[in-house]
Amino acid sequence: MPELPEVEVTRQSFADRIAGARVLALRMGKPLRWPLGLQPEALVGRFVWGVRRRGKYLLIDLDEGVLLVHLGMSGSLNFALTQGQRGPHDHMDLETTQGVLRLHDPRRFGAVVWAPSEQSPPAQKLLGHLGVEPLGDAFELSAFQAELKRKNAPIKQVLLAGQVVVGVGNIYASEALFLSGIRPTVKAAQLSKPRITKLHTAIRDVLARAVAKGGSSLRDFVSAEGKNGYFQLEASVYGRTGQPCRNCATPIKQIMQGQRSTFFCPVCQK
DNA sequence: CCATATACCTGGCAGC
DNA sequence: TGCTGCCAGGTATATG
Repeated sequence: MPELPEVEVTRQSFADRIAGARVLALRMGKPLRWPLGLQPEALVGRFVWGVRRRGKYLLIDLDEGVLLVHLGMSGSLNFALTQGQRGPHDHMDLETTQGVLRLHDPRRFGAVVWAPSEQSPPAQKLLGHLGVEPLGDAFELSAFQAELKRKNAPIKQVLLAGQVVVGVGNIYASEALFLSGIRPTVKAAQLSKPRITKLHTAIRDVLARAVAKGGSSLRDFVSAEGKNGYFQLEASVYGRTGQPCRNCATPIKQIMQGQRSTFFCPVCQK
């Protein structure tokens, strides 16, 4: 489900409401991708300072350590004053003085990991290799160009890997490449400076627009306050196999790259 | 170091 | 209706 826009929309939907709360209990369900890293009871009494985002990870800052939350493919968070009955796919309840943060994740590719700090080894193992934030000032054109020059893989796969720039997942990689007129199969190192300039702009634009639309609700994504996203309605290529390109009416093509589907317009993208 | 394949897990859907 | 196979928003890890 979640790429940068969905994770950011989720963050915005509960960060202010949980900030300043004290942890009353932490209950974990079935095993997630990685173990929590300490006994859940050890977090009782901790204060929640706030919630940040790094790539597709949420960082819940405590007065002692940080909780890294990843939504995997099918995860979503809900934050409410009271929680009803726990369902079979609810695998974390963080009960606080200001509400209950619940992780719903049918496939359990998500994770909740406690680390002593963002710089500690358990956190760095997950965050240390991540590329630059696309919506921040650090996403510089010249550095982006230099990084791409070193990659021989297809540009779509370079974007997905998250080592150059973070947050661009399978939906927004296809969308950004359509917006910049680049064929997803082109090797990153072969892209000219003008094309990289277009791509750089497209990545920022598509992610920012998606955040503004509340993300993409393809199957079941909702923010932590239960709101749907609407960006999928204006997708140019993702999930539109065989449908007419919104620009030239040519049927959209779907191919596989690295075991993931890629969508593109064979006329608009060269 | 780089590029690619694999594994993790469940649900929904197309096709028979 | 029920079965089977395939597909799905991610990413650490293994392999070449």
